[in-house]
Amino acid sequence: MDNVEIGIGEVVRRSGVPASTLRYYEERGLISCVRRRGLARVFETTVLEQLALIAVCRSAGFSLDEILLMFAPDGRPSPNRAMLAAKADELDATIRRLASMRDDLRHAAACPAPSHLECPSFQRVLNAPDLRRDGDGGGLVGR
Amino acid sequence: MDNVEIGIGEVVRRSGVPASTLRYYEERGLISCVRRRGLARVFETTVLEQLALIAVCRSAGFSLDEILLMFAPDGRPSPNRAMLAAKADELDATIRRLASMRDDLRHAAACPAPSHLECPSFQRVLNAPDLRRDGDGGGLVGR
DNA sequence: GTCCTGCTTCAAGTCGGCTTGAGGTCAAGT
DNA sequence: ACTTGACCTCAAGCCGACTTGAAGCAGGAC
Repeated sequence: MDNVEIGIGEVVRRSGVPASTLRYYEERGLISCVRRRGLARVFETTVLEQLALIAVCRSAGFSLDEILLMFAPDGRPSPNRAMLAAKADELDATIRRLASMRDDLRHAAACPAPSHLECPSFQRVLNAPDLRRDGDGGGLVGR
Repeated sequence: MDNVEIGIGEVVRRSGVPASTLRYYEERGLISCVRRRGLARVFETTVLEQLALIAVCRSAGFSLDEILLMFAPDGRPSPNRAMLAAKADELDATIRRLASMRDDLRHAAACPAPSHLECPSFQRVLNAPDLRRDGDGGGLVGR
């Protein structure tokens, strides 16, 4: 296998993830190095895929803790298929909310009403109970 | 008009937004009270719609600053139709990313591969350049 | 032998969006 | 007169995800 060992500098170069972040991820248990050469971390190239996975999940709004739960330590077997499915459902709900938001924004951009608040379509949105109540339940996404 | 004046307690009761948040929003220029009765803020009921608008936008991932820019102070006329359209496009891109993420999650939940990292479909995601590069450009959403 | 480079640790700082707490004001009720 | 309750201000704290900075080690080039 071409599963070479690489130093942190190489990981940074090939993943674009800063060393400080790599150390932080390691501390959080998201990645780990095979061993140390002196003090210096030595990684396997598989860490690059793990990092890509983390990046994808982050960009979909999952927290580091959630990622940790979804994909067992170092992206492995995972007893979490149910959880993945649940997360997919969550995403689905989010997507629907965002889609309606997008439509409303487009409408607002085109609508000639003097104030967005007076536009009938916005009134509709604002009165939609599923957005007014939760405060967070929607479980959105974060940077 | 039934545009009654109400106290902060009433706003809290009817919007569900805590007083501390209302004061914070006022400080940030997102809402404002018509006047003071002594020290106490007096709001118009329209603030309730403004708050609903803010809630919707927040739940779609916009920051308070963005909301401020999109809907001029107190949700008014706004010279920002172009910006609203731009935001809609942003949302559209986000939605597409989330949708593909959702599909991948569903696949991962069903896929029998021992490690998600070994699953061919995940390999595909991880190698998709548009997710690996940006680090943030996607401009996702936040709680 | 000492300088540079690349790595290390650990503590503290940053940012957004609030919340919390101490201490103060003010009108109404008893 | 005094307490209660609703409101106020201002400063500080919190969380997640990092970044930054100071201070140190390890190995090679000169």
